[in-house]
Amino acid sequence: MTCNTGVVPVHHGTSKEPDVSIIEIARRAGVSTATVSRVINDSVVVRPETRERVQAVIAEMGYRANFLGRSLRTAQSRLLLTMVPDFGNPFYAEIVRGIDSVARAEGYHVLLCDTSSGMSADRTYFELLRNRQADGAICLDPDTIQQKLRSETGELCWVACCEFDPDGDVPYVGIDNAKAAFDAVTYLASRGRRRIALLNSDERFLYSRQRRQGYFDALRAAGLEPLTGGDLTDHGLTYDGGRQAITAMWASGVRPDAIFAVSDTLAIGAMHGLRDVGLTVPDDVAVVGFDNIQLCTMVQPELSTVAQPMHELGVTAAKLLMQRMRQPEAEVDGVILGHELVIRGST
Amino acid sequence: MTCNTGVVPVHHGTSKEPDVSIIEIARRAGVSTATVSRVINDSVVVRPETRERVQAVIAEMGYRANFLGRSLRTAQSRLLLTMVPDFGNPFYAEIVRGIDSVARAEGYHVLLCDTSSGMSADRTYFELLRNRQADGAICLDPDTIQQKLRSETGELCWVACCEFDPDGDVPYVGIDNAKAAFDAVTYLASRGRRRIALLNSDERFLYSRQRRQGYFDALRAAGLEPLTGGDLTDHGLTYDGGRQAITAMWASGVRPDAIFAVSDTLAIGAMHGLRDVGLTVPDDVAVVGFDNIQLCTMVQPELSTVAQPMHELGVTAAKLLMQRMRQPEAEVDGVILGHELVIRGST
DNA sequence: TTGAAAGCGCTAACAT
DNA sequence: ATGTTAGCGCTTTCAA
Repeated sequence: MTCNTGVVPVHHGTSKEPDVSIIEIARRAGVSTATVSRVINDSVVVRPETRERVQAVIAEMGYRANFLGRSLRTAQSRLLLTMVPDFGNPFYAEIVRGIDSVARAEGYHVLLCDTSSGMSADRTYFELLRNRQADGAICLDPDTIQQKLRSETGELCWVACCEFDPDGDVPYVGIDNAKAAFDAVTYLASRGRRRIALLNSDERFLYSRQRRQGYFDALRAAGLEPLTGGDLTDHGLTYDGGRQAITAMWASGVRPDAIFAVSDTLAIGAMHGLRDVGLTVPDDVAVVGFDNIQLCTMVQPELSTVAQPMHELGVTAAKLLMQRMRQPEAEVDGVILGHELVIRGST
Repeated sequence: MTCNTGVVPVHHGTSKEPDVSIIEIARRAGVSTATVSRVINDSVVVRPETRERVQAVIAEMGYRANFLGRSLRTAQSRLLLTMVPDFGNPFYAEIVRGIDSVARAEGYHVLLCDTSSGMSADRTYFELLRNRQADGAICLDPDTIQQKLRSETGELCWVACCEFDPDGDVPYVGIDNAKAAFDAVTYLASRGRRRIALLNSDERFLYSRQRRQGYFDALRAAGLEPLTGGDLTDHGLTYDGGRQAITAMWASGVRPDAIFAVSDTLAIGAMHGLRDVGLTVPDDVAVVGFDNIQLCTMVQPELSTVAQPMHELGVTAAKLLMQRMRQPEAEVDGVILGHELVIRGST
C-alpha cells in the first residue's frame, strides 16, 4: 500500500532587501561606524541621545550585525562543535541538550556532527576547528578518534565527554565506567545469578573496555567464572545488534542466566532476542542495561540499568569547554560524575 | 547505590602555534597572496612549479585557510541550519542523517538546533541566518514557527521538511499526511475495528491537523462514528505522553478497540499504557503508529505503522535547499514522497 | 563622548 | 601566469 511520489509546483516570492551594513546605519544616524559598534555591543558609555538615535535607525532598518565581520575581527565564531558517535541514540541526544543549554546561555551555537554517518567525518569536522570556524569542541567519539585529535590539533580547544582517558591531558567529564559496571554485575551476583554474560559494544571506545574491566573484576570478586563465549561484542549500539547477539549466543550453546549490556539500546534488543528464543525475563535470564534512557520504562519488563546523569554530563562538558576557552593555559580538572544503579523488573 | 562525584586534576600541555595567515605563506613561498589563494582553491591555472612550491610551504607550516576571512569575502559560510523540534526522537535523527549526507557531499556543514529545548530558540537561531552565519536552513518546526519565519526573513533561504503548508510559498518535502492517516485508519476499519481512537500530538503542527483530518475522513468513509473522547492530544511525542493518554482515556470510560497514534513513540507508550490497564494488543486493542522507527520491531508485539522515508526526506530537503540557494529566484517544486503502511503484530 | 583609520584573512578584479 | 589592490563588515586603538 504505497502512495505515489508526486511533485507540486510552489511559487516563491522575491523580496530583495539589500543587506544593510554598519556603514549605512552610521550614515543615517549621522555618527561614525565606531559609535554604532559601541551601541550594538553596549560596551563603552555612549551618550544616551546618540544611543537612542542609533538604535532608532537600527530598528527602522532592521539591521543585524554581520557575524562574519565580527568573527573575523574578534577571531571567534561563537560556534561550538560537538562530535557524537550517533545521535540516533537517545543517550547522546540528551547529552547534546545539556550542552546546548549551556552554550546558548553563553551566547554560543552548537555545530553538531554525527561521526557515525560516514568515514572520516571526524577529519572533515575537525577542519572546522583549525579553520577557526568553531571556537572549541566537545568530543564524545571513541578514543581512537580522540587520539588523532590529540596529535593533530596542537592548541585547539576541546574537551572529552563520556569517552575519555583519565591519564591523558585533555579535560574530560564522565563517570567511573569500571566502577559502574562493577556495581551492576555485583548486584546480579548478589541476586544469585551465576552465569553472567557481557554484551559489549565497539571496543574502540575506552568506556567499553573500562566496563569490561569492571565486569571481570566483579566476577572475580564474587568468585564467579567468566562465562565462556559469554563476552559478546556488537559493532555498534543498535537494538538489532543486541538482538542478534543473543541469537548468536544461543546458537553457540552459551546459556547465561543474566546479561549485562553496556547500553540500554543493546539491552532492549537483547530482551527481544531472549523472547525470540522463548525465554522469560527475568525468570530465565536477568538483564541490566546502561544509561537509563526513557525507553527503559517502556519495555516489558521495565529495564534495570546503570543511570548516567546525561543532562549533567552535557552541561558539565560545555562548562569545561567554556572554562578552557577562557583560560587556555589554565590547568583543568577532569570531572567524574556519579552513576546510580536503578533496579526495575528485568532483574 | 551512588558513586561519589569527584574531581581529578589533569595537566594540560601548552603548544602555542601562532595562526599562520595566507600572507606568511605567500612570503615564504615568494609569491603573492593571490597566488596562494589560487592554489588552495585550485581555481585558475597555476604553473606547476609555483603550485608545488606553495603547497610545500603550506604543508610545512600546517596552514589552513581561515574560513572566517573567506566567508566574509565570499559572503557565504557553507553552514546549513537545521531546526528540529526534538532530536531525541529517532524519527528526526534519521532525517538529520539524510540532510547531513547531502550537505557534506556539497561541502557544507550542518548546524543543528533543537528548538524543543527552550523558548524562542527559534529566534536565536534564525539570527544565524540573518547574520549570514548560515547560508540556508531546513525547518522541521511547527507551522506556528514557520509562519514567523515567513514573515521575518525576507529573502533568506529556507525550506520546510515534513511539516509544511502545501499552499505556502516555501519549498517543501514531506508526505501526504492526510492520505497516510486515512490509509492507516481505513486498514483498521477493514479489520473489523469499530471504535478507533486517535492519539494525536501537538496541534501546532500542521501534520498533526492533517492526520486528524485523514482520521476523520477514514471513519466517515467506513461508516464509523468518531469515538467520543477518543481524540486525545498529547503535548509532545514522548513515550510517557502516549502512556498517560491511555490511562486518562480509560479513566474517563472511553473504550476503543483500536488506536491510531501519529507517532511511533506515542504508540509505543500507548502499548505500555494498555498493558497497565490489563489489556492485550492486538486482541483487545489494535495499535498503529507512524514513522517506522527501528524500535517498532523491538516491542512486543511489533508495532504496525505508517512508514515514512526518513532518510530520503532529509536527503530531499537538503537537495531542495541547495537548489534554492543556487537559484534563489527560481520556482521550486514542493515534493511529496511516498508512505507505506507496514503491518506487524500490533494489529 | 566620539571620530578617523587601521586591519582581521581572504578573494577577485584588473593589470601586467 | 602572477602580482597589485581594493575591499567584505566589523572592532578597536589612538586622537581629538
